[in-house]
Amino acid sequence: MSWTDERVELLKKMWSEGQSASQIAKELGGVTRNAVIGKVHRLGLSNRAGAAPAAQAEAKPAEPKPQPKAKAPPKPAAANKPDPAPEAKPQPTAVATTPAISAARKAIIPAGQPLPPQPSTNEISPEALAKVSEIEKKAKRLTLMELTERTCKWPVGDPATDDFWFCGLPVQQGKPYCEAHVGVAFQPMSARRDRRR
DNA sequence: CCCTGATTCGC
DNA sequence: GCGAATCAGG
Repeated sequence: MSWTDERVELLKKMWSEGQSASQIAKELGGVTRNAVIGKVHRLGLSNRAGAAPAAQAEAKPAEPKPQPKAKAPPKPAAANKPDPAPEAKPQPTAVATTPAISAARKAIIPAGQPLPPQPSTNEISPEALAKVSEIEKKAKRLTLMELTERTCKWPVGDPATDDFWFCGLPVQQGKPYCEAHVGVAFQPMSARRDRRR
């Protein structure tokens, strides 16, 4: 495969959308993420500017490196380019607090009793609960068959009803759950003890 | 281990 | 120009 105009265009688009190099490579096909990264650099657009970071995009603090070699892209073509936004970081969305808790309880504590060993609500930190209810909106709602080794296996809802699904978000490395669900699934013994009774 | 982008360097 | 290998980091 070679870098046709089309492919380069798609690359540019996806890259500016915050897609990872591997995702782009997958989409393009016939290339590795290395190839994509290499191309990105050759195109001189390693600095992702102009688009809001999407989902799992890496947060690049952008080091203030006083590069002695300033890239002066002679672009006579277009009259003027409204140079990329000076990078305005949107706030990382403050985690909802108390009001979300009741909703969270409903979400993870169904009616039934013989459910998987989900921790009882009163043992989970409010922060973690809020986080869970927060991300469960974005859950991929996978079925049992759709689960893979890299999808969060946190069950939601009552298995006895059709309102049951698995989180399905990307798991935290090593763990069976996504970050938020790891937060309620794995707790330091000390924390449990302190909260107990 | 899974992933991310960055860099190097033979081709 | 290309991209595998490697590096550095999460």
